[in-house]
Amino acid sequence: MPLPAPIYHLHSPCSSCNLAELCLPADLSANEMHKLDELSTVKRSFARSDYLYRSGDKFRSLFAIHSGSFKTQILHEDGREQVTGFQMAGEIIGLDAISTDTHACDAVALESSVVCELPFNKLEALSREIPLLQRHLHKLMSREIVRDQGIMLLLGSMRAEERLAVFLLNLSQRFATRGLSATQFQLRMSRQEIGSYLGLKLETVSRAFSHFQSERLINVKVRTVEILDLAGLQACLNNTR
Amino acid sequence: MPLPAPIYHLHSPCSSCNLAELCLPADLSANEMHKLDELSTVKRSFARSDYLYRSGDKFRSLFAIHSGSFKTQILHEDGREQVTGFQMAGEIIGLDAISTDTHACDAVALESSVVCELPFNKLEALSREIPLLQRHLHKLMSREIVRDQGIMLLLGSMRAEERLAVFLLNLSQRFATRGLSATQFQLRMSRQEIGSYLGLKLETVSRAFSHFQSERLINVKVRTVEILDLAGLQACLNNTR
DNA sequence: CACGATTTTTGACATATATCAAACCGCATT
DNA sequence: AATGCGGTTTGATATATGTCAAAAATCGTG
Repeated sequence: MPLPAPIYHLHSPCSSCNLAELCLPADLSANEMHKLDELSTVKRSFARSDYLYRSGDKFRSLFAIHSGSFKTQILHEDGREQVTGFQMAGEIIGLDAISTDTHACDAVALESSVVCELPFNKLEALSREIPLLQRHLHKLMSREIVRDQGIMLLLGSMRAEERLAVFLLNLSQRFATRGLSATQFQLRMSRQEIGSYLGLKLETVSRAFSHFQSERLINVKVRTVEILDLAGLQACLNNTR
Repeated sequence: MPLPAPIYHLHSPCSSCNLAELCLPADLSANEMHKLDELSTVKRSFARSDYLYRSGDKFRSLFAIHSGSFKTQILHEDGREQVTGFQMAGEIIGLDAISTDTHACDAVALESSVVCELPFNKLEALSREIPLLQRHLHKLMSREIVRDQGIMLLLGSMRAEERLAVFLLNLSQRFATRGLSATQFQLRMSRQEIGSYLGLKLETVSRAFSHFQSERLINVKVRTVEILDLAGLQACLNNTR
């Protein structure tokens, strides 16, 4: 099994990062921002299908995704696998590992990606000094809890097409937040990975895509998606079972 | 709709609480413990089906369950509902509200219950002073993330009986942690609530209970459960679909 | 203790999604 | 340009769980 082949880059401070508004609290003073620069140490590059960390790895750092994207997945001993999330630039990954000082899932690059390593003990020390940072960290973790509970709702009570609609709308919204098109994008994950995330088999995902296309809600050609009718997709969700 | 009818009790310090080992970090110094007593203010009592908080309520405090139990649930606008968890004594509830300063779900008492209110701004201030408390709070939130991701695995890839087995084993383990029987207990929630939590209809839950009983894995009479074969229940999980 | 209301169990049947299989397509490599 | 391979689409069929309904058990209340 090939090891991830990280490429180490020079130190690059948060204060000059164009993603700071996604990663960091607003309203930091210049002084606080300066302190924060102690934190960001190195960037690491990953190729598609490299592991950022594996379940069982010792926890030392959170990671901020600087570019590219990842999936996180749990592997159950009996071979079952569940993709628990897809993460993109500006998102923080690794929060699940704090609870036991051990990573609880795998994080795998979906494409060439760069991450910033955030040593967690430094982050805790800084957040004792900078209340805004403390609050930000708490919000980050809480947001992850809310997100996961939203997926529980999806998995527990939505039908296949509703799940896919939620998935596409969520992607759309996140691309828009990053200044990208909300209606045209490339999927970085396979049908199988989408299916695992949504609790469906890949064939069901594929059929749902085809059906949305036949309804003129989207154009989809393998991994290229164009949303033709955002409101129409949203309307899928209101048709209770 | 009847409002919750809280009964206010006298201040009672964490330092003298018999649940402290569940709620609080180990290894606090006497001095730190003393500081912590600033935190716990009042206890409130709730009757069955009272709301501890509702989705949309302003967030001010986390709550430590002192006795009794609660369910948390999300209500989707279209009427769909998802139970996101069942909480019992010693567990902390309300972490999802930090992200937006607004409660993201309802918390409803499943029986007569008492909770300790933990004002969050005080908790943050204290955790800046007491690193062990800071770390504890982080672990608490991270544990919630891991728990939720476990439920995603359950909802995304397990069959009905596997889900119920996981549910029963989890309850069993939590009762045992509290010094109660791991094999005999009362369910505090209805079949409908279990079903919502597990992504199943109540009839399916009922059938799974009946099947486990016919297999001599459990005895179940409505809400009274006796686990006859813990290992057998665990074995349910290894039968991959 | 009896009553009605609610919850649970059980059965018969319906259906959404899984499973199995084959064809198709796009991409990378030669 | 041809080849091979993994990913995707589509079809036919199977099955787990949902739906609807009725009976049974339980609970709360007068």
